[in-house]
Amino acid sequence: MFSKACEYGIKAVVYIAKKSLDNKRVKLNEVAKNTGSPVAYTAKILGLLTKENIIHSVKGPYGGFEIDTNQMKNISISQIVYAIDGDDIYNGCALGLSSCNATEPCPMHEHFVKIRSELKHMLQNTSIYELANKLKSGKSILVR
Amino acid sequence: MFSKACEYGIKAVVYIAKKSLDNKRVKLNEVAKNTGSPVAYTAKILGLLTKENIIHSVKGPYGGFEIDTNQMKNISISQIVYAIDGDDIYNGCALGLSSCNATEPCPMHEHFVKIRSELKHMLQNTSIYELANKLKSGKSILVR
DNA sequence: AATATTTAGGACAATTTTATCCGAAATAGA
DNA sequence: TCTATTTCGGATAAAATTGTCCTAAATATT
Repeated sequence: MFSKACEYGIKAVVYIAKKSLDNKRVKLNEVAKNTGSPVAYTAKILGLLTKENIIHSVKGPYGGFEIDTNQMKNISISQIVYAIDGDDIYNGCALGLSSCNATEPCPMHEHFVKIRSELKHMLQNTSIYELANKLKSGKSILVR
Repeated sequence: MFSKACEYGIKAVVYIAKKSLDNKRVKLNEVAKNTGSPVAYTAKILGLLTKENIIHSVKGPYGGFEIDTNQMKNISISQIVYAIDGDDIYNGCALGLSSCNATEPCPMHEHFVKIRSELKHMLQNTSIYELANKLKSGKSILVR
């Protein structure tokens, strides 16, 4: 469904968000360890997410990554997916047709748009804040 | 969502099904051309689908691929996806956790199972027969 | 200013997926 | 039986994704 990069990205953001709720800035190594992701690859992804202003980074000693707690409720999973995987999941044809729409649909179009709009809706309405709190309260895990 | 191989596979099966409804057996080259897929790669996929008994093949002159018209209503898209992409789309965790379930869920689990069960349901309840007819009647296309 | 820490970013490597090529096996027709 | 046709299957190649490594840049502390 999502690329590995995107899975790592979502987990990293949720972990950083959880720590930010406790006013803790986290370092790359800690993120990688607590999300079960390869360190250097995670660095790449965090770099991208920083550039996209989804997370904030601070260099040097006592530096690391953090997310503004006020902004957190307004950041959706959809934004992370879009930043990393692009909009294929929202607009791409199930069968890979370069253009597929209601007037010239692939055979699955009708069935597919329904599922996809629900997926889109879900991703847009799920905030980082919600997921971070699930993690904080022990209701969910990031690594296994 | 699906791999390229899977997209090619679904399109190929739908095309073969449509021709089978007209009692026409189709050759590899015709399948590839009419689905906009690379010939040799399509051959690989058709080989797999033949082994899985989703389609039937005949070697030699006047040979090609076909699908039993009686069986066609009982073949779902889900079977093709499973044969080519495996069951990741049905059972894999959205964030890639090796085991993720209601008792030890990833933060997205709850939201994700809902979407996924609808996807699963859709794939299981969409038959090759239905899609082949959409194509035959000109209501849909396979290449663009 | 010097040092230690930490992110940033580019080059490179490994793996997986996608795609091609070619000869073998099967089979219909002459 | 010979030939042409067509799928089958293994080897190989190309491209994309995933992953590593190393140096530069920034910055807090001393």
